[in-house]
Amino acid sequence: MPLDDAEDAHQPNAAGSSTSNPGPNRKPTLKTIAELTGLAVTTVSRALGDDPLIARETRQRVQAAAAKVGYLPDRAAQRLRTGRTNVISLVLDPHEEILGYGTSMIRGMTATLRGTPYHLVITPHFSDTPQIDPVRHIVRNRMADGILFSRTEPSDERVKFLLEAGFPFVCHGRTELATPHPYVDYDNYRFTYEAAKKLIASGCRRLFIILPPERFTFHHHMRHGFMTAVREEGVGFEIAEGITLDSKADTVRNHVAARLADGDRPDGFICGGEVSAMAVMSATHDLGLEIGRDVRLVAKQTSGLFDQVRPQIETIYEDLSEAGRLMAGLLLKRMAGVTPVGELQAVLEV
Amino acid sequence: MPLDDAEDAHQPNAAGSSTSNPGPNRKPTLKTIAELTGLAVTTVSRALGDDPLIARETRQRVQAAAAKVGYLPDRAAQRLRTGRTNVISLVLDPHEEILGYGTSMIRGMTATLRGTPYHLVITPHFSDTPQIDPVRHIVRNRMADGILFSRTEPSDERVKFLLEAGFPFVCHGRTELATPHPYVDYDNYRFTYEAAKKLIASGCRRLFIILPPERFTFHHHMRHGFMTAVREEGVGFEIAEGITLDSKADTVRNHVAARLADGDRPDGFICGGEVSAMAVMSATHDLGLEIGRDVRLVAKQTSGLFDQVRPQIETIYEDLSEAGRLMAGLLLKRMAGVTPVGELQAVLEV
DNA sequence: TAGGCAATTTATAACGTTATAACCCGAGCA
DNA sequence: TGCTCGGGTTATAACGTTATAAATTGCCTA
Repeated sequence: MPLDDAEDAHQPNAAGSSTSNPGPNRKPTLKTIAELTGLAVTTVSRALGDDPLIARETRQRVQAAAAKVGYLPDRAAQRLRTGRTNVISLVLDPHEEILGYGTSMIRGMTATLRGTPYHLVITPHFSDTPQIDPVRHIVRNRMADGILFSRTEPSDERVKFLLEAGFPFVCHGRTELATPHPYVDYDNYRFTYEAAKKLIASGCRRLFIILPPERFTFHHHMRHGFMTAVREEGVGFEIAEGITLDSKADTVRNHVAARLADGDRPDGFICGGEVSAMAVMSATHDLGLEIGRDVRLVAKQTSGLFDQVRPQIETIYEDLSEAGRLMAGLLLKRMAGVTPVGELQAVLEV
Repeated sequence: MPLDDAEDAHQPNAAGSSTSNPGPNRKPTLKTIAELTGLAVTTVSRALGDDPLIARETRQRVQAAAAKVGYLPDRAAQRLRTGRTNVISLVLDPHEEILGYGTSMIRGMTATLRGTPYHLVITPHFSDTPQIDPVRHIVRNRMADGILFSRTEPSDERVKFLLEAGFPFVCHGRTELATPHPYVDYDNYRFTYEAAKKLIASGCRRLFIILPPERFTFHHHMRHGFMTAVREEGVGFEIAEGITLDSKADTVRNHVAARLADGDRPDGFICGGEVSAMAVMSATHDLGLEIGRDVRLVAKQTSGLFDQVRPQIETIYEDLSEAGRLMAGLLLKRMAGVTPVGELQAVLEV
């Protein structure tokens, strides 16, 4: 596709011939180029598509003319005619917007989509409606050619629906469905496993982990990695109940503070999110305890935040921007017709 | 506009009459409803638009039929015919994506746009191309009906261009242009003024401020508020040179550390961003100094971050989500035809 | 020289919508 | 009776693109 980003072409002030066009210069269409080159609209269309049926010389002539008048195809017309929308919908959950989670991903996605004809459209999912509603809406009304979303669940309704509809999508996180599907995930099992090992290696004997809400698949991955490590090492452990990575920071702080004030308090914390990690730190601080001496903490890092937080804690990095790039990349592949699911899955290593 | 969000209408399995339609049920169009009601396509179109020229009884009948088959207008066709895109473009600078700046705004915008026919499309602006390119592209090719952007400059090219083109937009931040234009801004003058006063009131005698890059209007607002306060109080001050709110956190930390190690070190810091505030805190900590005793810090808060950061610092809140809501709201007004610029401007109080 | 074939180009129709102008029909009036 | 009037409805065309089928041309073969 030779023409998708317009160079800053000058609009020639009197491009058309002596036709009495009212406006000084209208938006150039195929017709404009057809008149300019003396060809038929159809020919111009094909020439711009580099159709080998059109003589090479003609193609070049047409493409030159198009560039000269700064022609860009009308997306609405293309969409109406072909049924393709050139839109990719990112269905965003409000929770994902905290502290740049969604943002890093968006940056990655837009980077990949650059230079393609695709636009990224944010489709918010409001918490007072079922999770699947926006997805249904997009598919039913052909609002997009592909869908991206995250916070995947083991038996995700969206995945089931999209698979059945044969609609291209890539989600962040896996399911436990029998049918394989495209996804990008992070090795959250490994994350908690390594985090626990680190804490134990530095002397912790009672680990405390804050997990994502149970309905998400990565809750189970994280739990599993954690449990494997603590069982291997035979140390005490505790899984936070009543709070999750989605809980409000104040709630987490209060909960953690209560545990820290207790007799058999944990001495090692694992947080899969920056917000809750900050809450653990503030709770610790407020009780006069010290991170690194009284308790240790390993957090998942998804931004540069913890480089500046003091005292410094141990972190394990998840590159969400890379995840976004990958998700968009796989979706492009899928939309281009690649169907072997094996080529459409990726797990980012810890 | 009665129909924009489809309720989850069942697709009646054999809605059409005995016409031999190949697929079991196709996407319903005006034609579908026309056949169903025995009216002409034109009539259906008008009836759905609640055109008073159509008999009230007919309108109701048509709307009922539309709801029954789950009709939603084809956006591409509407767009092609009317020239309206039903799209609002948010032109995002990569810098704005740090720590949720853009994200909070997006949340506000999508909240306002909910229930309207408008979609929010993220148009990234890549730093290797002129700032105005995506804006030109959107206007020239009618990619959207309105534009939102931020990081406004005193003599902003985008504003000038959009004003001249008569294209609806709302920006975050003001210009110093003679022609008034729609904007939403935060009272950054007041922010730095109050921040400085607070620091001085708590005993600071040498203030240090980190400003946004000089090319942005709010650099000047912040500088002015700061200068006014320090002059009124006659205290020492220092304006960071070589670093800005956009500098990388490590750079800021090193710079601040160097100043703190100096003999006449500042004892009060003002940061208009969360990243730089964190950097000031880490620099302070690393030198064995203590926030609240040796130095004080007032930061702008745009998320819940500082509620968890210890030691606690003073912050002044800017509600970016509210800014996003307002920007979208004003843009809707503007696109609906409101032109008195006075009604399209807002400054959020500190 | 007619027929056929390949290489190009073109005409036509269609996607789903809406603006414009035309149509129909009964009521009211001269 | 013929006329206008106006409420209600409809036919037609157009937005810009592309898929399909058709047409044109030159050239080669029978």
